[in-house]
Formats: sequence, C-alpha cells, structure tokens
Amino acid sequence: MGLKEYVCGLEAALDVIGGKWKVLIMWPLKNGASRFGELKREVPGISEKMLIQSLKEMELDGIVLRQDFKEVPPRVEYSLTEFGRSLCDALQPLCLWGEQHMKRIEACKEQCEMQRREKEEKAQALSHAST
Amino acid sequence: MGLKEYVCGLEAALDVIGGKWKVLIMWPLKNGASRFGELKREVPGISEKMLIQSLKEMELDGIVLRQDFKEVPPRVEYSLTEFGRSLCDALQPLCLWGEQHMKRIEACKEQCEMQRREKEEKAQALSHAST
DNA sequence: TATTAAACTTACCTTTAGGTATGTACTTGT
DNA sequence: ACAAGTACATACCTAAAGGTAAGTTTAATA
Repeated sequence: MGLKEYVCGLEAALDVIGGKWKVLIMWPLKNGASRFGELKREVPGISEKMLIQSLKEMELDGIVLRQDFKEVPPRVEYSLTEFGRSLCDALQPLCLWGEQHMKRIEACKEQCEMQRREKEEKAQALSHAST
Repeated sequence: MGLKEYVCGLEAALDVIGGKWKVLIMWPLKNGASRFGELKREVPGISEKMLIQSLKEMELDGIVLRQDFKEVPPRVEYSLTEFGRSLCDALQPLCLWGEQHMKRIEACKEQCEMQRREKEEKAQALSHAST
C-alpha cells in the first residue's frame, strides 16, 4: 500500500473531504477567516481534538491557511485558500442535491437504523436462547 | 440521537455516498446494469461482503435498483435509478476537481502518511525507553 | 446421487475514527 | 506570586468500518 492510486477523481476528492467534520468546517470559512475558538462555536458538537486534527489535515491538503499572530493568549486564524475555494465551488451542486432531497434521505437513514436495530435484537435473542 | 438533523445539504449527500466503496460502485453502473459478479470484477479490491452491504444500502437509499431474475444459479442485476443518476450528475464537478488535482492530492496524502509514521516511531521509541 | 454456479450470509477479527477528559505553554493583568 | 485566557497536546476508551474465510441455498445437469 505504498503509494495511493486513485481509480477516479471522486476517490481523490473524497479523500480530501472525508470524515465527519471537514465539510462542516469549510462551510463557515466561506464567509471569511475564523479563530479556533470561533470555529468551535460555528461547528456545533465538534470536540477540540477533532477540530485541530481536521484543520491540520486540511492545512496539509492546502485547502486551509493557518495564520498565527504570535500573541499571548494565543490568536490563530484559519481561512480558505484559493484551492479550498475551488473545492467549495465543486461541492456546490452536491450540496444543492443534498438540500433538495434532504427529507427523503433522512427518511431512508431512519429506515436503515430501524433495520439495524431489529437485526441486533434478533441476534441478542438468539445468543440468550443458546445459554 | 433519534432523528437525523443535517446542518447542510452536503452532510446529507455525504451520508448517502459515504464509506469506502459506494462511489466506486456507482461509476461502472453509469454505463448500464451489471450483475453481482460483474460488479465484483468492475470494482477491484472489494470483498463480496462489502459489495452486497453497499448495494443494499444504496437500494434502500433509492439510488440503485435490484432486479432478481429468479433463476438458478442466481442472476441478479443492479442498475442506477433516476435518483441515482441525478446524484451522479451532482457529483460530476467534484469528480472533475479530483481528476484535475489528483497528483497534488496524492502527494499530500503521502506527506500525511510520512508524518503519521514518524509519530508512531517516536511513540514506540518512548515506550521502549520507559521499560 | 453428486456436482456446479452464482448470489448471498454469517461469524470472527483487526483497524480506524471519533469521543472524553485532563494537561501544557505562555504572557498580561492583578 | 498567581489567575486568566487561548490554542493546542496527550492518553485512554468505545464504537463503527472493513477484511477474511467459511457456509448456505437452489435447480439443472452429469
């Protein structure tokens, strides 16, 4: 598994925006730079660990710029690079698609959850019966 | 965590195409229906378990249609629904973006890997020293 | 009667992602 | 001397994703 070999462009793109948080971090940054603490508030539910971890990877990928003002207490601002903005543009249609079909998707995922639970319960019942 | 609440359309969309395999399964299906065995060959590296698991979820999400010909040995064909094709269209720009910057992304990810390994080795060295 | 072929299914295991909680560094203001 | 404020770092744990390998079903055919 030395070097990555992407089958298609999508695989590469998803490798950049993969994970639970990255797109949620990108979206507020479209309106301009944010400090670490601000971002934490703008992305509700994220932990500090996930926030810096994501930001670091996004910086490495070149879609986010980190600017350290060398003050105490620390002041660091994050913003989108040109590259990052081009990624946002490419994501726009997908975002729209998601918005248009959000209700439907939510319903499907709930359905999924229900099936998962049923299966889990069935498995539990079986394991109880065997003891 | 009862019901899902998506912050933006992207979150919903990524919930549909999330995971390692789904887009890789969708792409060959753009050229028409495929049997299970065909898909297995068209998506190199995928296991049978991951293939049906993904296909089932995609069917539930309404982006893939499963057609069982009730033959023996079994013959089942999978194809994209209208909804699935609309998703493909929405993915096109992202796919293009990924293709255009594939080299750059590959390089970044290798860089990432290297950092991870360094860190791992450092941690190992420390744990050895402490014993 | 045994075999074959295709599409699953299941059990078990390893790896990775993500969550929680606590600690650190540094300087300004008290 | 010390408390406060901000951006991290680190250790530990749980849950989810994914991999491997073996088994199951069915009717036609040898």
